[in-house]
Amino acid sequence: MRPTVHDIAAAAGVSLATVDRVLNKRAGVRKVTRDRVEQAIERIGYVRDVAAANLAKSRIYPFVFILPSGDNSFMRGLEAEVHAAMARGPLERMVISIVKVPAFDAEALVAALDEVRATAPAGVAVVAVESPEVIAAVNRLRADRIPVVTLVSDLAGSARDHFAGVDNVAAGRTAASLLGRFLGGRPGPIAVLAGSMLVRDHRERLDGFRAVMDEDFPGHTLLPVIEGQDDPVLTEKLVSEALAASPGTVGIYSLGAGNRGLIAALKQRKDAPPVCVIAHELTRHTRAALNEGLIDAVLNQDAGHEVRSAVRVLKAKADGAAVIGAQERIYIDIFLKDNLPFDEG
Amino acid sequence: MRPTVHDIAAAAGVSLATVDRVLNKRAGVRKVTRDRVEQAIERIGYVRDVAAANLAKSRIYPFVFILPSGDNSFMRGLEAEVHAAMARGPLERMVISIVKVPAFDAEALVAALDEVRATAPAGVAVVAVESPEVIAAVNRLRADRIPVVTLVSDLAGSARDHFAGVDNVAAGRTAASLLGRFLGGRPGPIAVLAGSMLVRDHRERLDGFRAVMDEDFPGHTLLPVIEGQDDPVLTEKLVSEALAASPGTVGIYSLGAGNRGLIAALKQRKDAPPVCVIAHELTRHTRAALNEGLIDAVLNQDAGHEVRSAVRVLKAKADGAAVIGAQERIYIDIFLKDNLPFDEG
DNA sequence: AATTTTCTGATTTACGTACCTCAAATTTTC
DNA sequence: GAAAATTTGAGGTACGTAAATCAGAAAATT
Repeated sequence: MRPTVHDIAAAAGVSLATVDRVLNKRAGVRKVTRDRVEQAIERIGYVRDVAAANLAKSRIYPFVFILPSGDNSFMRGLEAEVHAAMARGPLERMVISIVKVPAFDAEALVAALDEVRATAPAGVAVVAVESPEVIAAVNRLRADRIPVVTLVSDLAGSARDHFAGVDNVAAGRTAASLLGRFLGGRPGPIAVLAGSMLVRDHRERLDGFRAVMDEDFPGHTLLPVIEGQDDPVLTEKLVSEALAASPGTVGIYSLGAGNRGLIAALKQRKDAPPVCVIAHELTRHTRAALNEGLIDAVLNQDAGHEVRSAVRVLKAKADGAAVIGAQERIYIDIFLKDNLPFDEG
Repeated sequence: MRPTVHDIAAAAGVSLATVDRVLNKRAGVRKVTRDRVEQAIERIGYVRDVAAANLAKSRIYPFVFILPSGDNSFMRGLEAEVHAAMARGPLERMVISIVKVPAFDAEALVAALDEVRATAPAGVAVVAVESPEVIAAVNRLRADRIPVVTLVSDLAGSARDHFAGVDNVAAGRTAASLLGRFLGGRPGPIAVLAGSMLVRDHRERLDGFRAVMDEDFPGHTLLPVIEGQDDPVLTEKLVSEALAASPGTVGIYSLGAGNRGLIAALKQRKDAPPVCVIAHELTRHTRAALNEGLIDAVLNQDAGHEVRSAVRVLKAKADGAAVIGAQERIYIDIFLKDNLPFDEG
């Protein structure tokens, strides 16, 4: 049988009350006694029964997810995953709530963070927008000992506890590598389509992409980055114009959302010479385009994994427990039409 | 506050004992009363507090992992992950043990399964070898209501509860798609290297690979499959011979283990024309080969994910709880030298 | 040495569920 | 309608930990 607090008391020759004081870092224990108890804990290999502890505390964990609003497919999927986590929450004594803020709006995000802070949650997950004010707001949360996890887009220079998202530089590098090899030496310029350079994930993808293109495939020139603001209509227009302006374009890297616009633009030029396309995020639209051959590969971050990881990490941090590093690393999924997972609605 | 058993009792107008009888499916409750209680449960939205229930039961979960012995890197990594899970086990009242059986040996596996069955564990995870006897042995476990999860290699036709592994047909298809596109029309035969056709995962990968090659890249002929038995020495010899016999070979698909032998063979022919190589399983050796450019892409199944998934599913099945489908789907990771994760020893 | 302060022990209650016993009420059977 | 069988109620103990109280012991201060 696993050792219990009683066993610690017996092993250390102290009372249960003292063990409790040590375990829960309560005051009123001399250093020598505390050491004796800690040695006993070590010696008999005690590990606190978290379930029993939480039961006794009748503790609940209020977690808040701060997500961008807007109608981008990926973010909608992310929100659905948070809702799924909400539904499972009670099983683990967690209560998850969602706060929405306009996309790419640092000021609104800061306001939301401060508002959330006032409710003293057990943890916060946030899709970050990069700005010094946001960093400061996150640091205020941390100063209140509230665990913070950045989700999808990281916040460098902040005191966030963890980033639940993919390595976006690697994603960009991978996109370049795939695109370069799929082109197999066919010369011509390459277009890059982004949402906004205000979010770190997009910038990092571009950096990674540029690095590998320059290094391994110097024959291709990169056209100026198209910023579509993750807006399908704007994107379609800009892409069509760009392709018309550079008719020899052989490849496109779409590193943000707004793929609906890209796909629409591609469909309009059916008879033109083929263009190799690498896009991000597997949605209904990119999946269809992949199957039709309009898109050659999709790099995806699994929103479900990210949300579940964020929840696990928040819980662990709130409990002061350890996180399993390897479990919380989110890999970039590469989908070709040959390894698409079955759709589940 | 969450409703408790007391609330059910009050809502249904029965005693706590009756609620308990209904909840734990004990005999001695009239149908009408049972219905009343179940309706009350539904109405007030009661969910059993699993932590408290397990505490009360002081239940522990003895799980057994049956793994192949031998010195194949992937299986060693898998075993290490099981050990990691063992170490974390006590936190969730799980006791995990490992049973090793010779690789590719159906008879030994059946013996092991029956021996394990005699110990009445709360769940069994097994790397399956396909044979009717193994299926029967697994079904005996299931007949004893012991949850069974197949790990890495599935067992079609058996009553196993779940398969914790990747879609190997998709893996083979993906390999073909990548290889075909990386070759970019360069003609020539393609060699396939397998471990043994006795395990389902290898056969499925080959099937998927063949299908896409035939369909999308009919220009390439497939050389006869080399069966290296996951043995580095044998593999090196066979691969060298095959390459010497077909000097025009442009691609190699290594769908099993034994990559050390393959890499050794590739190194020996440094000056020969380049061969595009797709291999399976990211190990120290394949990682190095990827970085050196000897291998072009590695398809990987994350052993850590598989083990953790198997554990979660076994626990859920033992508890009679639901599993989160999307969480338990194991994706194939595609690694190029550009998206290699940091090594952690 | 007396007093104050700090530390420690003993004991109790609570968390939500499981499981047991025994008696009482109800239903079924003849 | 009585006896038998079944169903229900009431109450308790247990699981391992948290948190509290209060008394007593030890240490520090005067």
